[in-house]
Amino acid sequence: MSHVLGSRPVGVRQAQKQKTRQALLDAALRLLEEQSLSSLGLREVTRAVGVVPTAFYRHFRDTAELGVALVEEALGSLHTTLAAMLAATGDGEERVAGTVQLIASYVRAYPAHVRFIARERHGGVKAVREAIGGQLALFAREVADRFATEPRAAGWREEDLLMLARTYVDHMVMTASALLETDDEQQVTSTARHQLRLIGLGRDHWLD
Amino acid sequence: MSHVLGSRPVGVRQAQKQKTRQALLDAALRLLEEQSLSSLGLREVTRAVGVVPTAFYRHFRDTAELGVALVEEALGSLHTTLAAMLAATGDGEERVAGTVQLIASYVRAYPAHVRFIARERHGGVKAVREAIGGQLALFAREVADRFATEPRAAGWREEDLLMLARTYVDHMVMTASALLETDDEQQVTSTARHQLRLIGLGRDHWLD
DNA sequence: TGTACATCAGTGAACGCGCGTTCACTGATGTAC
DNA sequence: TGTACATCAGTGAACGCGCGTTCACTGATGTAC
Repeated sequence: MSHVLGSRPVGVRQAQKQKTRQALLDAALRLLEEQSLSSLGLREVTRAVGVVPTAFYRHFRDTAELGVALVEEALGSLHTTLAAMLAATGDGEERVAGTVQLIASYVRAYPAHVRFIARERHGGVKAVREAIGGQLALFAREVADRFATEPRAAGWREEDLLMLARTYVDHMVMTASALLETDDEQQVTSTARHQLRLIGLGRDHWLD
Repeated sequence: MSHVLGSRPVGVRQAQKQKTRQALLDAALRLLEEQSLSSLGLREVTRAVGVVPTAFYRHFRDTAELGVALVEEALGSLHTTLAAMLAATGDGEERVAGTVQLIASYVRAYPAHVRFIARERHGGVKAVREAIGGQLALFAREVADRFATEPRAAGWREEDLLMLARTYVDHMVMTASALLETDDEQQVTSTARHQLRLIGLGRDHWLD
């Protein structure tokens, strides 16, 4: 009998299973850089990992279920970054620049995750689209709640704060995927900064 | 010998070929409502049309080439709508509402085209991503050029006008795909109107 | 601690199926005279 | 206008291949006593 303090793997067997599962997720994410989830084959993934095709079923019912797990992995790792980004969000020039830099470094750190989210947000697999949409709605809620605590939000209607938050979240996703596709990072970050400034100005005069 | 005034089909044979080609495009567009281009099969498409698989090669090298043709079809039909939308773009409440209504009616008129563009904009087929990106960049240019002729643009830098135009184009695409996915059209159009108002306010104070 | 049994992650063979692509073809349409 | 030949959109058979899924299995890990 083993007593491990860590919560997840309660034994050697479970630990090994987790490891294989993670290897499947990693391999899938890599393969998805050049194709969509709806054309990802179960055999491709297991081949890349080096296990037999049927081993796949010990972890996921099908590739759609694996996709949903990838959404959680990708947007879970974003929650921590989001907190930092929120602390920096504002419309002072240097805060705007800081926000865009945070987005850029997130894209550099997790390019495959970002690509996956951008690609499957409107992709061909319904369960995955819904998982992403749900997560992004949660992000917007978080941002709106944060805004509500700030003095600048005085006089704002609840639903307008949520609209504003959605605008920021959408802008973040758009900028992230633009960074992935461009070979001119300066141009994209510059546009992103100007767009944030535009939104910030609108925000300042919302109650006029 | 036949003398037809219309420019495209110069004979019965060419006309029939065009008809088959269009049938392939239509069938593909329908099939792509439930999957991505990278998983669309050539046999699926020909089966839906009722021709033999090899007939496909008379029109397209592969499904990626068909995808590029679909981009032209989808965004070609948008150019006319865009002109109307530009005439209505502004930040007066009723102009904003008019713009959003134009987007909504475009989505109702061509839902499959809109879905295709949203899905493949970041999809798994490079040639198609590039075709869509190129078309959207062209739209942004058109919008920027139009803005440049308006008195409101006085004092704006060329590149800031392009940034503004890009913001409007991105917002249009985002709203269109949100309309496709929601079952609460009122909520989406309301958010879109508020976002346009936000952008309009930022625009008004850009030079402050 | 040692033993006997249960669990279950990963194996390996087998299946039927639809895929993309090749090739030689057919017959209606187009062209030359 | 009529005839003889060329073109070429769509046909139909055939191919090798990788797919998802089934099933009975093995052997290391876990559990009970």
